[in-house]
Formats: sequence, C-alpha cells, structure tokens
Amino acid sequence: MGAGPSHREAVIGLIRSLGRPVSADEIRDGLRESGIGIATVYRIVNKAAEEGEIIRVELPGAPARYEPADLPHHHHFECDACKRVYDVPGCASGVSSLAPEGFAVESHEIILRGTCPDCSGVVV
Amino acid sequence: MGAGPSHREAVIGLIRSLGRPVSADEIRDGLRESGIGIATVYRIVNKAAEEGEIIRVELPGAPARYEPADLPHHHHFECDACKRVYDVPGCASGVSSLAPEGFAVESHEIILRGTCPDCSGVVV
DNA sequence: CCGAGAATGAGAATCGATTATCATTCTCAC
DNA sequence: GTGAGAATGATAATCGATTCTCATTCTCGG
Repeated sequence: MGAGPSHREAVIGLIRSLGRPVSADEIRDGLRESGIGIATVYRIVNKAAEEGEIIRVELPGAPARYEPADLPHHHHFECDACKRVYDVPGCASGVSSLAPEGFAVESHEIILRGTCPDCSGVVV
Repeated sequence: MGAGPSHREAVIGLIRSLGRPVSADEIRDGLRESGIGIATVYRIVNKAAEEGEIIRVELPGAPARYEPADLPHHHHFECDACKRVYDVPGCASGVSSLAPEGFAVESHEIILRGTCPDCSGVVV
C-alpha cells in the first residue's frame, strides 16, 4: 500500500507546506491517498516533536495541532466557522508586563478568533 | 446532609469570592464540608453559565474554569507549578490588529504562563 | 401529615483524543 | 531468497472531563 518514500517525509512535508498548524486528522486526510493510519500519524508527530523538529500547538477544546519548530515568534487565529488555525505573525508589545507584581512570566500565548478569509462568505 | 441555604448560593458565592477562575473540582473541594457532589457542581455551573451569571473559561489541556460574568475585560495567568489560574487585569493594545488582511477578529485571548507568587519558592 | 415535583449524590456511562496491542507487512543485509 | 527487526494499520483500550441514570431525599402547598 505504500505510495511514497516514507510516511515521515510525507507528514513533515505536509506540516511544512501548509503554513498553518494542522491536526492529526488533517494530516491523515491530507495524505489519505497513501493509506496512512491515524496511529502512524501520531507516532510520527510524537517522535518529531520529541526530536524538536515540530511543535505541538494546543488550543482550548480542540485537538492538538503541529507546526514546524523553526518558525519565528508568532501567535494563532482560530476560525469560528471552519475551526482551522492560522499563524499570525508578530506580537503585541508589553504583553508580559500585564502580570501583576509577584508573577514571573515565562511565556505567553495570544489566540485570536473570528472568521477566516475562506469563510467570510463573500467571494472576493 | 445539607449544611447551608442552597448549593447554588454556595457555588456562586465561592466563584465570586475567590477572585480567580475555579474548576469544578476546586469548587467541590472548597465546599467539601457541605457534601456537595461533582454532578451537582456541574449542574449548577452549567445553568448559571446558560443564564449568563458566570462565564466558562477554557484553557488548553486543563479542565474548564468558571468566573463571574460581570468582570471587566481581562486575561489569565496559569501557574506552571500549581496549575491555578489567575486574572490579569488590562489588555495589550492593538492585539486585534495583528491579524493579516482578510481575517475578521471577533475576540481574543491572552494567556500568560510562569510561576505565581505562592509558588515562587522564596518566602517573602 | 401527605404527596408531587424538584434537587441531590454515587457511580455508571459517554465522549473525543490519544495510546497500546498485535498480527501482518516491509526492508535490507547477507 | 531468507530472516531479524522495524514499521504499519485496524482496532481495542485508556484517559480525564463531563454528563447521564436512578433511587433517595428534600421542599412545601394544602
């Protein structure tokens, strides 16, 4: 049933090419012609995450997404309609300084929500 | 086994008094002297959330928290050590404008992570 | 006091995501 | 071609959070 050189290459390639964090299901669907199983997708992304090649992105109430680990600092946009997650370049200045006295901030996360261009209804 | 006037009062009172979003488990533990069951806690917070009295706060990989619905706009800090969630007053300006062209932002969320005062180790 | 209906607690059931199992298939050095 | 060991896919099992079930208890008007 194999159709390509290696599942790992295909999975990492898909993650790198889409330009947005993708879930295990999206990966399997994107590679369905190869017949890859969901267990193999998880095996690959878990190993690649361990090895530092990709990053697991967790959003509330949604399955984990995966994206390349070498992207510059950025944040995420979740579409209320299609549930896809997109990268948002840049960062709001002074985010960490919001914390009150006594709180040591080590990281932060910004999640925007709304409607993505694909779901805006109007066909531009 | 009832020890107070009403479970609902006790639950909402706890949520209002703690000053930070609390989980169902935290609510049950906080009211354990009343013998309240976890099912009742969920029944109450679900109804109160429906009625608009409280808000469900969802963070990645953590059970939902609940806080009063009438708080001013704010964000959250999650302690890596004790997993408690705290309110962070204020907001970073220009957060919504981070989104690229074509994305309609309807809401946003900022999550800070690090160590809370209680877990800072040093007893000040 | 009495009964109808609402509320409760304990624990079983469910749900979606992820992981474990295991028989089969593939790879590759020999 | 062969065999050892790794990889794979189907599916069962698990996990934590939440919801459902149901027998029991409580509340209160009459």
